Amino acid sequence: MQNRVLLVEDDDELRQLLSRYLATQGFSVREAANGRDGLSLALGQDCDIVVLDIMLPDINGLDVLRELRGKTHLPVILLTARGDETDRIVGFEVGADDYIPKPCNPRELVARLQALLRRIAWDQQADVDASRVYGDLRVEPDQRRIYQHGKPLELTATEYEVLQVLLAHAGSVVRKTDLMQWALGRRLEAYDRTLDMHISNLRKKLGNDDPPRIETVRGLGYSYRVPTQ
Amino acid sequence: MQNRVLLVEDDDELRQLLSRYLATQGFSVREAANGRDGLSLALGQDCDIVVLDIMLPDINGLDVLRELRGKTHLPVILLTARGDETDRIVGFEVGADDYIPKPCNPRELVARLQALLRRIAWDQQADVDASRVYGDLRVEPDQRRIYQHGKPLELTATEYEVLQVLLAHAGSVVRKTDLMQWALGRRLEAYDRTLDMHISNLRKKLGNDDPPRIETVRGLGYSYRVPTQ
DNA sequence: GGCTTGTGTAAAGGTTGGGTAAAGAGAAAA
DNA sequence: TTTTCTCTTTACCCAACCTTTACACAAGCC
Repeated sequence: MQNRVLLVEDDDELRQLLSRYLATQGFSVREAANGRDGLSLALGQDCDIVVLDIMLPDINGLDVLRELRGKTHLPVILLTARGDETDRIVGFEVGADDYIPKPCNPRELVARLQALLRRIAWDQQADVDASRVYGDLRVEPDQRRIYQHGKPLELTATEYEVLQVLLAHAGSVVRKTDLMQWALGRRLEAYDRTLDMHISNLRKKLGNDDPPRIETVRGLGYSYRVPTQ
Repeated sequence: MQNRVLLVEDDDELRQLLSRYLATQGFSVREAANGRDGLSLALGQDCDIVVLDIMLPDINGLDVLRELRGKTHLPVILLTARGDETDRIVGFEVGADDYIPKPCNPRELVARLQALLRRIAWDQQADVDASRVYGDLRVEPDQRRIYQHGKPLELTATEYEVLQVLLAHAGSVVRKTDLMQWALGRRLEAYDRTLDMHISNLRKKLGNDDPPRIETVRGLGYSYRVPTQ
């Protein structure tokens, strides 16, 4: 399936150059030489992505984009003469997805077009099952839950974070300083027993097996024992 | 409550600089100073987006990305010292969403982060058009009504939006920031209790079941309970 | 054995996040 | 204009839960 690009650019030479190159890269290209045409083509619903020059003879590219964003979330890549920074920031604020300074390398344009189209395809793909399984535990990040034998564990936010970090490193030791940083988001200070408490509570909720699932490595940290398989 | 950025960068000074700036811009930041930590944090920790330096002491950033792409479509922005063109193209081919050459302007980084997150939000909202059924609830987007047992609920415009977003993500946790953005169309500011009020009113109108249909996930957001299966 | 250091955990303390009533503010309708 | 409807803000309260404290034990070292 060919992706349809709308190219809005007033410089005939550049437009044709890009158009031809895009065609060789498997895109089907529509062209507009000014803002008005560009806008109506973009709203005409038969393109997948827009490459939009900012400097246009009639309507400013940013205004075209503003108009467009009132009606659609069509992906838009802005093109502009080597830009001053604030220009860029404004472009993004108005709703651009990407921004390439001219003179642009056609290969880079294509790479960015494809990256953006790929992102959209990924996003619209039905929820890729992101769940991860460790023995009898299953982590469901979307639900922010961890299931044991199919039943949800009643974990607090912090407990979830801690267990989830341990599981992500299942089988290897996670140092206390790292666990603190990654799960609690702060540094481990002397005499801080917070982490120990969370571990203790987690062990309780996981059922106090012997040997314990969460193994203590004295002087270092903790390690989730991978269930024998 | 904010968007969570994972910053993988070995240069301590730069990392801290960016980290601090991102924090001021309303992101919650996780850091990693090498590829291995970055990878396990990206896979384990749930973060929303990754900023990944290519030059890292242990694993090359591109290899980190490759590894990541084998498992997830987590959005990734590459950072790199050289603006070498082929480098860029390779970065995109491996699956990067964006690419910023160092030294990068923090404001541009933020603009690109936000553009990418916004794109994802748009895409995921995209399939919210057809009429849908969730247990005894039926959403009719064209009428902007939601029916319970065939009878229309008397919802205000905002309540409709909120419930509709929750239903579109039924079963998963919708963070308050996202719910605010998607349903109310603005950012969640500190001490803003508007959303809580709408939730409270919705619960009343849906009938205060036990367990509640709209579940609170403390510190995060809300989740519409999927009809038991 | 003593001594030191690290860990387990119960219980108390304190902070924060969320529920919701009620008042306020805006906008639309009458 | 007044009325009405809806959204937002304020205020108070409670429950969740993170952190601290305190004490006990276990491991390693001499």
